[in-house]
Amino acid sequence: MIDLQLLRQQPEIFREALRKRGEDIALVDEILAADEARRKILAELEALRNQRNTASKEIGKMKEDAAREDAKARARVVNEKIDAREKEIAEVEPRLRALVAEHPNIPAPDVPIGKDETENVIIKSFGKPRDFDFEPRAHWDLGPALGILDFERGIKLAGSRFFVMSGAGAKLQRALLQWLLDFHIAQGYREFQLPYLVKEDIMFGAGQLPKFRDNLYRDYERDAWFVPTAEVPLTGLHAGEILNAKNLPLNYTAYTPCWRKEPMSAGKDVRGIKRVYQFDKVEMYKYCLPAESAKELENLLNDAIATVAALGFTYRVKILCTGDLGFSAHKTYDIEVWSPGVNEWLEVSSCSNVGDFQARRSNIRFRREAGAKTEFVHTLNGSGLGVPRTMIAILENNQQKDGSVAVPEVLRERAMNRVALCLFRTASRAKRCASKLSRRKKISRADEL
RNA sequence: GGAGGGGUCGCAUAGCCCGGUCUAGUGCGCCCGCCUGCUAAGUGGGUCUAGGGGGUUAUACCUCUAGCGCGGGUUCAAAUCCCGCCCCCUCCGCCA
Repeated sequence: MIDLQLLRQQPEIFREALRKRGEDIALVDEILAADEARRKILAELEALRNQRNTASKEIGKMKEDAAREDAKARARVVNEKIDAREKEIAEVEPRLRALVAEHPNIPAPDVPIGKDETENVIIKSFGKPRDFDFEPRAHWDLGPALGILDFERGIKLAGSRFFVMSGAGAKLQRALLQWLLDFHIAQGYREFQLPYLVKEDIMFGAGQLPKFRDNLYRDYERDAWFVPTAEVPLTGLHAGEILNAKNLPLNYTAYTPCWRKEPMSAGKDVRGIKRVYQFDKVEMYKYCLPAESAKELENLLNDAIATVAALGFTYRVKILCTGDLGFSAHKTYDIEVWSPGVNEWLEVSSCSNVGDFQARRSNIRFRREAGAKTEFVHTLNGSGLGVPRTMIAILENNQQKDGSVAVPEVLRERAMNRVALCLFRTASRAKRCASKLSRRKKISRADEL
């Protein structure tokens, strides 16, 4: 949520923000008009209420019945005026609130201007795509061949864009999740286990509602929404609270499943597990002092980069331009890893400084010292990492000529088991195992444990 | 799901039966000061949030409005009366 008082004083800041994002600046004037209307009515309403309160007190002291009845009659007339004003404000106020809630965050000054994702700027890249002496296969071929990925049954169970993982694949994914969490804990984040459903106001507070209503799964019987990312409950965690400045920054991490309807990408990325309706993700989250958020974004980004580096990926980092910047974001970096099967850069992490945008919506504040005025904290969020896309990159980058996949070094200890070891280990080991397996004609069904 | 109890300004509580004297009292904590030669006691004051208006370079400050779990209703007037809902506690029932 933007600062309405700031908009009132300096509307040009907000027109500039909308212009940079390629959105209609008319929103600013609509807000100003609604705000002015509200304040005008409010002033009249409050004057009338004051009049009534004063009259009521006098009535309370009156002894004489006739005078009392007369005063009551007069008060009733005032009440009629109050009712009329209340009706007016009941119309204007929600409209103003809705308009303000629609306004996106202001991009940071150093966010490059651009119209869409084609104008994002690569600021860093690391590694070179691996050379293959064979044609690398896509995960939608590799996975089923290894017997660890099952699209048909995912569709049978839940429809398109759902999938099933099993055996060594399931175990590898579990190893990945655990490793990511432990990695972030070692980086100084506190792990949380959170509800995967949240109330509507929590969704609003994180900036998901009302704008992304169509993206969200919902329990209509209860006021409950399925989280599209752990960022939502991690924001809601301190909603309405006043934090102690001494405890900032708070560094949190959490695994949650994420549910997204993806109506905007119908027909896009339909194959494989790049874009699915339910996926797993480990998220990092920070609450910090306003002056620290720019620095903390760099810390967050580095913490996320450390994960892709440890997994041995070829990656690059982009800063999103104003046209591609998310609704709630002040500044965002995306981390993309190269994956040779799908032959593209996969966005596995998005790290954003949200500034006070979510803190305002969720009413999360802090005091610099006892008795000081409350101020809004800044919040940041970053994936570390999105699991299906990381799995794609692991499978496709570590594939061997024989169809086996080497498990990344950092996951080996956790992912080890007897059969999976044959499929997922070092190249030489995989080769030996693979030949053994092919003799047993089990290469396509090596998922038993 | 059933029965009962509860939700009040950081914490603990009073106020509710019987509407106005509630500008929500008191204790603790916290802040500022005084006193006492020393982390104790005493003593005076302050101490919620949001919004509007005034005021200021900016604070401070002044003033009004709203808020006693949430939402409605009755009334000139609601913490107080009525209705609906939510949450917590105790007990019972049912079920992983």
